[in-house]
Amino acid sequence: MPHSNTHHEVLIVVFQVRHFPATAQSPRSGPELAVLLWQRALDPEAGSWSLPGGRLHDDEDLTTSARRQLAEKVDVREVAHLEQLSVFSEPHRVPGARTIASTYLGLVPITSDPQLPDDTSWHPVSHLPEMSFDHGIMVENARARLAAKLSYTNIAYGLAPSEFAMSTLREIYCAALGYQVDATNLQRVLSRRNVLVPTGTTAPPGRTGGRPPALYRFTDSRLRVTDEFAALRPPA
Amino acid sequence: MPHSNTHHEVLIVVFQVRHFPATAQSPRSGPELAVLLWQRALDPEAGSWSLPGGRLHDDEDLTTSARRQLAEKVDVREVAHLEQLSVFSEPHRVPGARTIASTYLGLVPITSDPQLPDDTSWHPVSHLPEMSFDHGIMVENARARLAAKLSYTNIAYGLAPSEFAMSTLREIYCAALGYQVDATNLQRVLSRRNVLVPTGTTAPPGRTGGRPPALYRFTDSRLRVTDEFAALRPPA
DNA sequence: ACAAAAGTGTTCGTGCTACACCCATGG
DNA sequence: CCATGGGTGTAGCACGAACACTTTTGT
Repeated sequence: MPHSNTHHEVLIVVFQVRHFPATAQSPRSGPELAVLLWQRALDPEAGSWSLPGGRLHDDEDLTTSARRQLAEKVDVREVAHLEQLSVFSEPHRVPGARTIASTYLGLVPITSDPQLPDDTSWHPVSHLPEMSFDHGIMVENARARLAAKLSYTNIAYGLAPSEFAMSTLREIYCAALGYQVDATNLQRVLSRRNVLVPTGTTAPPGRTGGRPPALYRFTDSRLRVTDEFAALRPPA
Repeated sequence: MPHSNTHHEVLIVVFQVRHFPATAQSPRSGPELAVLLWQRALDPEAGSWSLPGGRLHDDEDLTTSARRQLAEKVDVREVAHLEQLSVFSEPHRVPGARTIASTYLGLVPITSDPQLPDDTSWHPVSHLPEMSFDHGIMVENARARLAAKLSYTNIAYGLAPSEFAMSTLREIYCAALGYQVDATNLQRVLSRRNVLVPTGTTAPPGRTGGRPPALYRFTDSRLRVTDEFAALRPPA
């Protein structure tokens, strides 16, 4: 009897780079990578924080389901990138009926600030609250995937505004990678790979003066691998 | 009514580098990457070739299920590496009850030659037969993943014998990548990354003479990322 | 001695980092 | 005219590709 009553859910790790008020632990060093979570009102694990998501419907595939579930939390148009991550299938990963979870990575540009339901909020990934079930591992997996892809794809388009100064993009990379990135080299690497193009326009300088920054735009707004071969390239 | 009668299956793309007899299309240029397939005797799509796999049981996770399903086709001990690929969830991807497929990548070392059931055989990925349902896409996805990981991980341990000469490893890389790889540079790249270590022993030379090759071994027999950052490395 | 296979050394190019220096704006 | 932030130029390095040359075996 291979099958009785197994459910399938989609869980989405939605990331955005956001500014958080300075605290004792995070002494004000720019914006941070944040994940969208909602707090469980009911048992099991009432009070703990969960990833957005829910049951897969009969007439939808996983990606469609992920978009539908997100629509209940944030305006779907704000999600600039969505991709499949791994599946969690341990038979007793959650109490009750067996539920297989397919996880997704979702990215929201730094410029949008969607309305959220009362039980939902953004949390810096560096200080996650108590997480439900295996959701903490899922966030960590997603963060690792994002960091890896930042170095060999154009995935940052999902976190960046449509037009931006290099200093803004630098902040996004620093927040997502967790270490300092040099804006000069960032510009050169991404330009060489044709990930970035200058718009030809500039933004007004800040209050305190300074040269007005040139604005850039991502060449594509779909995922593209920009450095396929770390080694063992095919012969020319 | 989100749920009625959805099934979940595991499908495994098992690769091995194998020698095939020379044909008109493949004029004898060394071993090729091959995939394990079985031929459907019954409708739907009788006669077409399918990936090994089947229903997920209630008390097993996906990886356990994949190993169990493979045990019916090949001796499980022969599978040196197994990792999750993506999920195929289109509601009508197969006729009948809805079935979600989780795909896996499996690797078998070049030295093993497992007994196969009558309906099952190895096929060069360069000349796939008519494939069932969406299984052709799954093979192509798996091939792309393997090729990518060969360049930044030690995944080749799954295709190589426990000890081997560099010329053998070169053949494996050539077959899996589909282009010529230089044995000299392969040795240097993998040594620098501490993927390979010399055993200190040599193998006897071939019939026609030649210097006896030094033997090597993979440092780890579990997947390890060996070149994490294509660019944007963290500062020293 | 010669062919065949393996291993070593050297050169070259390229892509990334780091850092110094130059430019444009507000006060 | 100076502080501030942005952009450019350049030197150095690390890695990998290509290829010539040397070593070790069998016939």
